[in-house]
Amino acid sequence: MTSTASARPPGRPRSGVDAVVFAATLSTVHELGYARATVDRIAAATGIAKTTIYRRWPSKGALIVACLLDAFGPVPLEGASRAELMSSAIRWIAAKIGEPGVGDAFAGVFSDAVSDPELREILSTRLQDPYRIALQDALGEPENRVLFFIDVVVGTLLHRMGMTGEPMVDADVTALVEMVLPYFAEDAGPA
Amino acid sequence: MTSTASARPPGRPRSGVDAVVFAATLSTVHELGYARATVDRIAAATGIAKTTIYRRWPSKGALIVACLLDAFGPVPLEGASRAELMSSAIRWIAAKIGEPGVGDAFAGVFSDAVSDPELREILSTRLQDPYRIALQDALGEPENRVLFFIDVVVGTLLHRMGMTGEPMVDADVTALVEMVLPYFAEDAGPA
DNA sequence: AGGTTTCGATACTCAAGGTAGCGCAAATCG
DNA sequence: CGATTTGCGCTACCTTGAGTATCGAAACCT
Repeated sequence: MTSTASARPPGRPRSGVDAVVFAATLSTVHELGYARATVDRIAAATGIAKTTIYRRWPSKGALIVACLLDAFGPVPLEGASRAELMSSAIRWIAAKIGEPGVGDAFAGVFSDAVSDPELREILSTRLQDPYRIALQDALGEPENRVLFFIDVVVGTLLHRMGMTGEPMVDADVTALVEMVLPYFAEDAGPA
Repeated sequence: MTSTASARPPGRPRSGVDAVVFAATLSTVHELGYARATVDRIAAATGIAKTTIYRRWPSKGALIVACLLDAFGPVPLEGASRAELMSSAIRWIAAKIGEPGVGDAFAGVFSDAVSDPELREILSTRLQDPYRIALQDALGEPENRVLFFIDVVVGTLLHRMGMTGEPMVDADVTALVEMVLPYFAEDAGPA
């Protein structure tokens, strides 16, 4: 049966190009930094035309967000205890942000979003919300507490990245875990 | 006596213009956001020529940093106890970042710095270092601990600002204080 | 083959950071 | 007063980078 969305629309099919673009985006950002990683350069690095990139993603910010989504994937919310769960989540995002290009791209798109409400919407909805919801479910915490948790963890990691140009070292990630966990422990919440 | 730096060099003296420019910068950033607060617009808002602004500050980023320095002023490191001291510092910076334009400008210049090593140097040296040193002296903590403290506090506040466009509300600032203080308490430091 | 859609390439618009040069204004020195 | 020195406003300009328009060629379906 021809469903409402026919199995294959007529015309030339889109070439599967996402993976190549994402890889080129991250490596270009890693080599040149966020601002110098222009869409022209990314396109040149893939051999794909710039216009094709703009056919898939409406703006550079949206491209970066898609790239980050692809790089992050789902949160691995594992851990027997609540503490292990939070600890592994913090270490996971810290490791991701430490991957080449990821931290730069994240900090860059984040800063662009400050003065771009549309991009902020994309960032909030596409990137933050899935993780926020997953955390709410896993931890049984209300939205505002999880948002605060994300502000602390991601904000800290990005601030270090932005100030030093280098991701946070392991000892400091451990410090972050040791600071955050007691505050979010079941028996030690806010007054 | 003619000291090495003569009391008044020859030629037309510079007109005192900093205060006007700083005020116009903050209000423009507040109204239009960081990216739309172009140097042209700031100049227009003051009635001062853009070239004059570039004679004082070498780049937009440097202008913003100078503006933030002026807006922040010295840290009021008061408080009888160590806890009061840290708490007041956190609430002070949170309030400053909440002032109109300040948070936007801070987050904006911060993000620009990610891909601009020169600006990062200015930001780190001119803005962060004075407060870092003052905190080291007041708290008697080593540099890396104070840097971590700054990452957590400023990073969290800026992340909230960047994600929502609004400064952190008082309840969350309180949460931040309650989370940070125990970790930095004298009798509960890291292993 | 014919229709439909996508790709690549070129060329373009627009905004913004930053610079150069000119004429004038305001101060000091003699 | 006049000469010099320095700063200001102005206009015009350069460069980069995001995003768009157009057009011919390519790939898929019937």
